[in-house]
Amino acid sequence: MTNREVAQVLLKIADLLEIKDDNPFKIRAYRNAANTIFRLEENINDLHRLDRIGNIPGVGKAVKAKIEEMLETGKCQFYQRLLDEVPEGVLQMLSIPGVGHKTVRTIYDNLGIRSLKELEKAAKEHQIRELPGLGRKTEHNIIKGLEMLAKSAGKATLGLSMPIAEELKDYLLSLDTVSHASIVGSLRRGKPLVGDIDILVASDDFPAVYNKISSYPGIVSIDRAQPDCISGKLLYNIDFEVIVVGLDDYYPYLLWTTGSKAHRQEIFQNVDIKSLQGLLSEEQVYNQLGYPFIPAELRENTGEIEAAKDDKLPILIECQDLRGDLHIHSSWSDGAMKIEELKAACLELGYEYIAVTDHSKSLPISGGLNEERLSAQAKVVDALNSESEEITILKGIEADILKDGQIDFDDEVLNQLDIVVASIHSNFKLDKEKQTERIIQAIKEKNINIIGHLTGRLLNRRKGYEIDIEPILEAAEKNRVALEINSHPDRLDIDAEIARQAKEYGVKTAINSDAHHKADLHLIRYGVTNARRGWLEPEDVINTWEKDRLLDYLRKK
DNA sequence: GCCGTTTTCGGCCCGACTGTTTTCAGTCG
Repeated sequence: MTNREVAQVLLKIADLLEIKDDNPFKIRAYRNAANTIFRLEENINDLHRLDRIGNIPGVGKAVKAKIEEMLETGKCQFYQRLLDEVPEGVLQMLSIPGVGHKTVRTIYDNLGIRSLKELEKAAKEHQIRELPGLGRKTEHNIIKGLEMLAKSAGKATLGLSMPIAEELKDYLLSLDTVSHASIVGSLRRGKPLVGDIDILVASDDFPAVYNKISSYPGIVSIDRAQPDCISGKLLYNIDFEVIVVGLDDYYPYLLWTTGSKAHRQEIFQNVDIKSLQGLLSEEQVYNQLGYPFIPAELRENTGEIEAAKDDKLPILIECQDLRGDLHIHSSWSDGAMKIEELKAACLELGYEYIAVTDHSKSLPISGGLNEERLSAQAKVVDALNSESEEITILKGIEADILKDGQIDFDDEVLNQLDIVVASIHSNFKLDKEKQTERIIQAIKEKNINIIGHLTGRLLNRRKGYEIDIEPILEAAEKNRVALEINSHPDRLDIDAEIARQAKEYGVKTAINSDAHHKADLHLIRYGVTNARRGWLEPEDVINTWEKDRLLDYLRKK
């Protein structure tokens, strides 16, 4: 089992214990262990071989025994026993927004419902509103939540599917008879949610490719095998398709399979793909078709073909353009690492500056900073900055935007900081007008530099709050406030569409990791992908700028 | 269930909002 799989089982154990109303601290212990393992740099199987599972922070005797059992047998009896008591379908009910373990318990105990399908039926038959403590609103909320889940059913985030796809691609490339391999489809275009993993390989030896895939440890099943295509399921129930072509066909098919369908139809109009055989790069294929190379992230037929014809394609931002990360949490709030550890990790990434932006006092659960702790933290940052000049740590905060658009710190406090990210963490359900007004109010605040995760969406879990984007962009432009592209794969907020709109309005963006652990810093690659899908160039993104220019921008108002 | 110790038990992340109630339980960040 992989680190991720072990972590997943521990998380499910925590959920099951919660539904059983077990000791909350025990539940948290399982979640803590899961999070640590999820972010572990070492392979957990290697640790097991060295008998070092017990050294993992948060893993004591009980969890250690369960992990070892999983690694040795692939199973966990404790988990299986819990599943006998609370079926998987009941566990899935927890993913409905607003439905927690108590509600799940009430539904399961009173109606004996064991699956989402049965739940939908019961809700539509108005059985939910009759249950103790539940009512019409909860019933409505369940129906809406189930609709949302159905929509994203079977779709995996970029952050989950990309590493799995990269591993499979590299595995295939290790075969002598495979000369080229590439991730294709919506994953290569960088869509935040993908239905499957598609990989194109060049090989004349289909049986060898088939054998190689069937012995891949990450394969759950192979459902179909034709002379040019093998498909089935990978870990986490993700569908995969490996498309096999001869070397001569590789580059035309790279274009064809990367899509999107609309882009492909436009590009390949009246062209027989066989006439493109033998070309040696994707660029050559595009050129042959009369276009310059079009980056994969743009291939959605949303203007890129016209832009290509007019030679007006953007020079898209790349990871190496980033000079820093402007939204990072440390152990001063809910981050896992000390500022000096984060500094060291960011130095390794080659950053010139970073901003420590811990939560503020309105978020007490995260250990949010009050005025005193903020000023104590500033002293620590000053000391670290005076130690070396290789990297500059900016003093910042992720302040809360209160219900009325006010910020939860006074101007004199915010004035002391180099950078202020302002985010919403409460009152998600304000109506569109009030929510929009609230954000605009925050944008107008003197010391605000960046609005964090503007829409609050959580992919596969929660829609963003209701906002009217145009007046927000107008206000941001007028007040020199940047919008964050939050790189966490569950967020990717703002999305590519808004990013592109922001650019049209002259609004700058900041691509941030929102890291809570040094292992999260690399998630910024997904933010860059998202920015590329939004047609952004380095100039549009303030953390590609040189330090002095950035500081000047942040000082402003 | 984990951790740490003035070592084997006591502490561990809290407060606001929502929907159900009619004073509070449940959910969320």
